[in-house]
Amino acid sequence: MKDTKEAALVGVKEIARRANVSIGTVDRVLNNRTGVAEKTREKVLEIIKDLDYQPNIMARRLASKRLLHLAVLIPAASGETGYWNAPLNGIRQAAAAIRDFGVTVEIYFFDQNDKTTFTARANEILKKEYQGILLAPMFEEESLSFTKKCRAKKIPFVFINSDIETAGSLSYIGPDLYQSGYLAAHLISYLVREGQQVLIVNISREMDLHHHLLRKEEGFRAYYKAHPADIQIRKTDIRQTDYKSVKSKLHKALSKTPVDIIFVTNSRVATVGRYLEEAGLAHIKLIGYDFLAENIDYLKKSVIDFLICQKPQEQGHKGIMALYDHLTHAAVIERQQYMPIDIITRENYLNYRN
Amino acid sequence: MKDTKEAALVGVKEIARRANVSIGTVDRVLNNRTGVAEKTREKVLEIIKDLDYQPNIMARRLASKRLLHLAVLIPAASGETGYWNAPLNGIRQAAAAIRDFGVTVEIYFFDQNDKTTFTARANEILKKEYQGILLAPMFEEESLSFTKKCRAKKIPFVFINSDIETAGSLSYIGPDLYQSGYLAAHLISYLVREGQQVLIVNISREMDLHHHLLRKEEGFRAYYKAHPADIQIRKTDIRQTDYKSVKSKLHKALSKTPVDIIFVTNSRVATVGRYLEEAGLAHIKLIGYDFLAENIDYLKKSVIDFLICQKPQEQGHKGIMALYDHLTHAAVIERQQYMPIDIITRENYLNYRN
DNA sequence: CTATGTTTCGTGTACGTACACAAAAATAGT
DNA sequence: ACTATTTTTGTGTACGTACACGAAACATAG
Repeated sequence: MKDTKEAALVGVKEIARRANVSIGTVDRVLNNRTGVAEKTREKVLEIIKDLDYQPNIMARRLASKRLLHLAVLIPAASGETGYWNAPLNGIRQAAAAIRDFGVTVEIYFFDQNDKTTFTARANEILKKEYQGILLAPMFEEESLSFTKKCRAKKIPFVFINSDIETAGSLSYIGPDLYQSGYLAAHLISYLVREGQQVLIVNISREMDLHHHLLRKEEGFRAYYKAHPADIQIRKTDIRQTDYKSVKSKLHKALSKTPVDIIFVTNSRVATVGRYLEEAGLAHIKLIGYDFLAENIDYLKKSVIDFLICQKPQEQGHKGIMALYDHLTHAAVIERQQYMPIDIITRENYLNYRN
Repeated sequence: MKDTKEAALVGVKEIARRANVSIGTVDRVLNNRTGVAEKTREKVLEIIKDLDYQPNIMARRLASKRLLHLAVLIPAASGETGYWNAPLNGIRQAAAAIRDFGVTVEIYFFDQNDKTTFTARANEILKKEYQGILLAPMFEEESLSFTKKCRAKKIPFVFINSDIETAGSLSYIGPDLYQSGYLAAHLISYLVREGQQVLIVNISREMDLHHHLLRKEEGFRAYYKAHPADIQIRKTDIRQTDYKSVKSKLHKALSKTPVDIIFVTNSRVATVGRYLEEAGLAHIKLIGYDFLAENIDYLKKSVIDFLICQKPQEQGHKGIMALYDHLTHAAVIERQQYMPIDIITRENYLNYRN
């Protein structure tokens, strides 16, 4: 019982020989260039099909000096959160993988807290002639303005991390926010006992990022609508991301009524973890987002119970590859590519890969 | 703020020019062939380092007619469980990806329930001249005998799915059994209440596969040794894998004393799920292994609560790639590559990828 | 100093495809 | 029938590397 797959290792030469034409003609047929008699074209095409000919990508790239230039527009990894390092790594990795195929990838960083930098970088990109763009459309209005210009110039673009469905992107690659909130609720349903208190915590400065979090909250609440339970759900919004602000806000929220479980809707969960630890409240169950070093610390210490993570690195990787496949093989790309929703605990984080 | 990485697009020609030698000499240095004066070699090497020269894989493969033949020895996907389809897919995928790089992959299937077929296929492989072998060493004795011959012939081999540490494999790529059992115990600790009953179920026919399951059980018990809890843990071994046998065995086990949670140590969890459903015992929590269609069915129906999965497809993929990287780039391969331990629920299975 | 061997180096061709240019064939115009 | 023009086809060179072969440089012995 063996599984052989003899790939016919023939090239244009063999095709030319069988068709009694020169390789030049075969080449014209293959790349459907003009200047081939209809009869000849048909004969060649038939032989190509007969032989199940697959052009040699190596030789093709070697001989073709056509280059593909891609641009990337993402937030710079800030000191406050290193989240964007992960997608960046994925992007770099993909870029390295297709470098030999004649693809260049240039990365532009904007400041997550400053919309004007987004627009500035976007304009720089438009000035140069890129054939494809990968971007994180954090700011809705600015992103729409930018992508509109891209569409006018017929430059395909791919969204990562967050989506704007109406923008006409080639694809969206990123988390399924609603579903991940739903999952969080399910996990919590296992942690919680009757009559206990759940606190949802949104920590975010920029208003635009906020709807990102709200979407998760929606999913979260939808779960309990579908599975009614005898628990109390409260929530608190924290608009200052520094530790002191978070601390005082949390203190206030927790002193009002006791809380048994906290659900942090983004990667800032470590900040909450720090507070719980310092306040001697580590018995409060904690669940949040993203495989960041600081979060893993608290996971190890059993302050955080679960982390939900959606392969940020792979998002970057897939984003670049989607553009590449589209632009070179004219491949059909799925409009929405949701990443897996990974559950990380202190038992499996060691084996986790972004 | 831009991130440019101008990969010097220079080749041997440029190196030759700068070093005042011919490309032939550069070639000799690059492939450290003999016949180049020490002084010249040093000069060329320095320029190579200076330019951070990266050979063009395309051109290299095109010019080199050297082929790489790999063999794969894995169980055939049986009717009883389609598990091995997943690794097979990964293997095929990897094979397709490196086909253009001059790699052929031939797959040999053996019968999981018949050791002699393993040996027979293994001997076929040894007759041909493969440069690398990927195998699932299901049967310890037979595998050791086979790999000993491989070592004698200096053929590197990689294990997937299960490991034999003493065999001298290039790498092991597969699950961390102990740790996944440990994780299962942790998950169950969230599901269980004080004083409840947990039942461990091992379903397996072949004795050799059994230690596979025992390893998970070890991890499971280790968790409760580290985190003592007021629960009862019992276990039952089922040596007949058909539904009727499982059913009667389970019936007996459950009638003795009530059970609140069942942990099935392999992918046969659907069989248990079917029984629980039919017996009207769906309230019993159920946790088991592997992303198989039949398991997902019961996950959807809330009969199964969690599935643990270790990316079987990726195991196959990485296995082939490990051999490839080792044999072509002389890359250093990690001896043990544990796969992520993924937790699958009805909220995230849709986005899961093996 | 020649003859011979050995080490070191340069040149040419090949891999399979792309593309520019030239050659040939077919068609049109007078 | 003979250009002029267009369509169709063939040939050559290039891409960056591998490798075989032979030339040049150097060393050794007689």
